[in-house]
Amino acid sequence: MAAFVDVAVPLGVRRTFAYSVPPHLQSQMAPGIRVLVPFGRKTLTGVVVELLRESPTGNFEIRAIKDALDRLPLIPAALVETARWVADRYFTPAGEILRSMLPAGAQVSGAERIRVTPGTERLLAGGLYPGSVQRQERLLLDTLYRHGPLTVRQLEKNSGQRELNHWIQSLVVAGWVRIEETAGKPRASAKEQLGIRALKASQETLERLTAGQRALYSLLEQNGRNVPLQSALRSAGVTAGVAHSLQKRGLVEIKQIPILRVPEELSEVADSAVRVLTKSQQTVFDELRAGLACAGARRYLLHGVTGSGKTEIYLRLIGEALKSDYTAMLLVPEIGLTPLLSRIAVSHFPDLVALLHSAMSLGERYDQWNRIRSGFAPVVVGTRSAVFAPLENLRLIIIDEEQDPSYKQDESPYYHAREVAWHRIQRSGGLLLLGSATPSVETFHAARENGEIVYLCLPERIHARPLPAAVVVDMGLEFQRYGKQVIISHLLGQELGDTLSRGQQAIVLLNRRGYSRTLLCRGCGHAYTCTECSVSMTYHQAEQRLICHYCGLERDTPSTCSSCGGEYIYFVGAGTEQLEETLRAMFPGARIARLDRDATRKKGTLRKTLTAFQQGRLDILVGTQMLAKGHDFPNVTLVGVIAADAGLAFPDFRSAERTFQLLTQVAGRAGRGEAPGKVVIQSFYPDHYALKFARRQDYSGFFGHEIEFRKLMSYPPYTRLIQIIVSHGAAATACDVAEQIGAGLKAQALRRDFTSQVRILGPAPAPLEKLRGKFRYQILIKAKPACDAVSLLGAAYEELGARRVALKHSSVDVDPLSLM
DNA sequence: AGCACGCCGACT
DNA sequence: GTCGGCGTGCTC
Repeated sequence: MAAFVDVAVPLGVRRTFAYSVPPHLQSQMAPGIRVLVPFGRKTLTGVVVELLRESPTGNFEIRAIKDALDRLPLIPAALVETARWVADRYFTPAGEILRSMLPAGAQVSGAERIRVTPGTERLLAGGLYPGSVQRQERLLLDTLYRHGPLTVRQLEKNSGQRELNHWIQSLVVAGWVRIEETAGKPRASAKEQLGIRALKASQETLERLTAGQRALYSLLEQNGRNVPLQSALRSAGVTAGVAHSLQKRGLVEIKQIPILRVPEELSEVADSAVRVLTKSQQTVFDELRAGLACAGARRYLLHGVTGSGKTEIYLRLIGEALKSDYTAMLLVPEIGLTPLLSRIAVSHFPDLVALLHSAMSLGERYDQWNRIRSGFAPVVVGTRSAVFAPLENLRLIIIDEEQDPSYKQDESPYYHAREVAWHRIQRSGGLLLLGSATPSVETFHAARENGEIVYLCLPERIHARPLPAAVVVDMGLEFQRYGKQVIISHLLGQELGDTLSRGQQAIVLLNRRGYSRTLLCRGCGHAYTCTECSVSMTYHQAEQRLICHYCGLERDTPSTCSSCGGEYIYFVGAGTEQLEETLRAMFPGARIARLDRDATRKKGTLRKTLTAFQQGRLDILVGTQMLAKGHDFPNVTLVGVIAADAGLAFPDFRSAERTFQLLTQVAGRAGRGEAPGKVVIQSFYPDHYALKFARRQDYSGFFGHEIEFRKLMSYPPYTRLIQIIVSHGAAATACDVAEQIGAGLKAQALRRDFTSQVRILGPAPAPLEKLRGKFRYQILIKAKPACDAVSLLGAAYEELGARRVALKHSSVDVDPLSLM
């Protein structure tokens, strides 16, 4: 029994709100129940996060919840707790986290509709108006009379008026109109349709059936289960009449069945054959199985190169969890397509897997979510936000490619799925398994140097296939030797030719979209930067225009320099479009396709291209990092990397790590089949350690070097970062607000005697000084890992808010992945 | 996030 | 004179 509750509303407010509970709803209140609450002049769906015994005190008048939408908590209590933890840890609104825990579209927004009272309606029908109404009010009454009950918004649209609340209010007070509550309709809901199922029948009844009836019946009998009537009729090639006559004879049953909108991937069958584990796989698996059976929570890192057989271990471990009636979760990176691993998992545990991908439709996600919540799907496979899936009895979370940046949400609500997963496992007990060929520096550090994570390793590729041999081509020398700016080095050209003549395939990676990075005037050196962002605009051949990759702004390509009028404007820095063009010119007979965000904009193109390449209908695949991920092309024996140092130019402490990971990943695409692979890496800085170690696929060498850099520069994992960006259309305002926040933080750190724990850097212009027309200033908090810098931030923000500092222009990213 | 309140420019 | 631009504050 709770007379008061704390409710999180789905807004960008880092605060919960207290409400009173009418007596008839009190017994029902529990964390995780959705409630309809009055909020300002609107009605919102909130989630109860806490039961309160007494009325909270404060400078506000408490209001009562309007209704409870659930009898039992829609969000399990443990997840509500997780939401609060995430909100706290990431300085982010709890309501937004709770919203991402619900299937999109399950949110009900209570709608208020305005209707004229019956008495008024009679007057209006007689062409009369109630006395003393003003012109504005007449207009509203007319509109309502003509259209029937309308929401405020509809009324605005239909009457062509704005700011109606005042007038509505006065009409209500005078009693001419009434406001009625409607619960509103959730945007997604369960779908039902007619299903048909075969019943038992004797042999002689069957013999007397017509051909059509027999076709339908045997189809249904083979299936055995309820199938959608329409699809059964279609595949049997009969009409509904046939089904009805079968029903009359008692041979089939037709009834309403809930239809699951099944994501296409769930019905695909991938190769899910159980393989015998190698010796090292077995050792690893045994240890993990033992860990799963232990009480308490454990974290493991499974470090294994591509093709070392991590998948087998994942599947068996999920099987183990299921055997003991536990539920399990497998997280995969967010890439354009459902990764192979999801499809394998789905095929391996038919009917037990729910899929939660970002690309699924609203309805599909709603149905998958309900399968999880109701306990029908004990295995969840999905991307980042699937970490919030309402599994109960959870004992196992596997995160594949744990270093992948898509596990961190980089807009509000900020969170890292890896951290959320660990929090969930710590609460429920069980095992968090992080898998990777190139673990993130943080994870590897926690495993090798801290002992917080148990380190497991799968050293060799299955069938002991050798790793591809890699060479780095110094493009500086190449330039000296051949004189002109070349995209494809002599060596890579030769290797490509050889590969093609052997009938094998090649991948050429260039992590830069478009035709050329920018245009430059030869006369005056004028570069074409975006007017809204502080970056250069990329030239795209297809559109023949300059496009900003950050804000999307386009402009015509100048024929003469807009600064000096010079006629010699040239392309700087080749992109994938130009690379493709060059390759086509070099190898006229070769079948070449390009894979990047521009080429795959049309739905289905990505899959089509990948399939064509897989089936050997293409010789060379050109593209961005998109093609580095998760695909198995057995006939690829050559991987070329153009401008391997492109990523190193970013002013970001993780750029070496990113480059190393990308190179290692894409190099792993070569030689996955019988024939050995080769990798050619082109760079102007062949001596950079990220390239040197990637060439040898030497992870620990890279880590040893990188961790020293992080230590020296006080970057993660030695320091926790909090990045505050203040952005505003006026540079002075942005700077001013940033100064105030910086000062507030420093004052707070002094007051709390935190000065030995945290360093507050800035404000300074952010690396991306201007973005989408807004100037950006950055404040960076560097804190010792054990220090609670978020609470410092909270206290500072509270004080700054009280002093009317415009905090809404700032955004806070706790543990940012990049400092751009 | 909406949505109201409040303070400065271009119009009947 | 007013209509209306968006800058700022509030929602239990």
